[in-house]
Amino acid sequence: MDILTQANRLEALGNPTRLAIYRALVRAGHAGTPVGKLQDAIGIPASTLSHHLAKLCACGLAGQTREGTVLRCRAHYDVMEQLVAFLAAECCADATAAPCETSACG
Amino acid sequence: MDILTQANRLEALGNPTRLAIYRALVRAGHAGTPVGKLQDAIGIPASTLSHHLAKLCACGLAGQTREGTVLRCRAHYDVMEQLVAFLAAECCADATAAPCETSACG
DNA sequence: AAAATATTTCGAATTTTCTGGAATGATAAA
DNA sequence: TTTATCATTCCAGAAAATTCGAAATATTTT
Repeated sequence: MDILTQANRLEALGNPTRLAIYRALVRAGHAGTPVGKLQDAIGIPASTLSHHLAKLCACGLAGQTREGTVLRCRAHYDVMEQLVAFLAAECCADATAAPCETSACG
Repeated sequence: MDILTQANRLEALGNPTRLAIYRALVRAGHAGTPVGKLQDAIGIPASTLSHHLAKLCACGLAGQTREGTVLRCRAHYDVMEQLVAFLAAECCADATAAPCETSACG
């Protein structure tokens, strides 16, 4: 439940291109999708896509497994669910965690 | 439900300092908190804080109302709930919206 | 081992973000 | 109207993100 970890994930999804990539992974379901097909779908240069995928993987939101010459990418749903749970628990109206202790709550 | 709008909000929360600011706003509840108290709580220069608050307000996640010389800041819970709903609906395992239409789903 | 395919890493330019001191603007009190 | 307080805007430097062609790496096929 590290805040910096969650911030890193939010930042990863905050880039419109990466959000599009991540959504394509989600639509691909548990089977995932090869990098090449992602490239066709999103329409950006391979090197750019690779950088974005690296960021999504580094923050835990996605993973890759090699299948021959192809790299299959998958969304890590459990990590996204963690993130959503974090937002719901600590950033919404009825936030229960991290109760007010500072002078900022006056 | 504009994707760019949601990406903008995710980006806003993706900065650790801004996430801390936003969480302080949430902890302050519906009453909100003045900029000055936020500054005491977070411990950053006024101009830096002001920039971050401006970004949170610009993307809709927060708002400000003047009370005399004081500016009171509040989290916009409905906007955050929209964002969480977006993530749950389009970025999680059982995503129903935006069904697979592209070649990226093979 | 050479060729073909898939993808990453390198290198470098461009753009954007982040930061904070100084100046300015807004409001209230004396 | 002067003074004081609160907060933003201006300005500019430093750091980081974004982009993508070219070169390199990984794997399979012939």
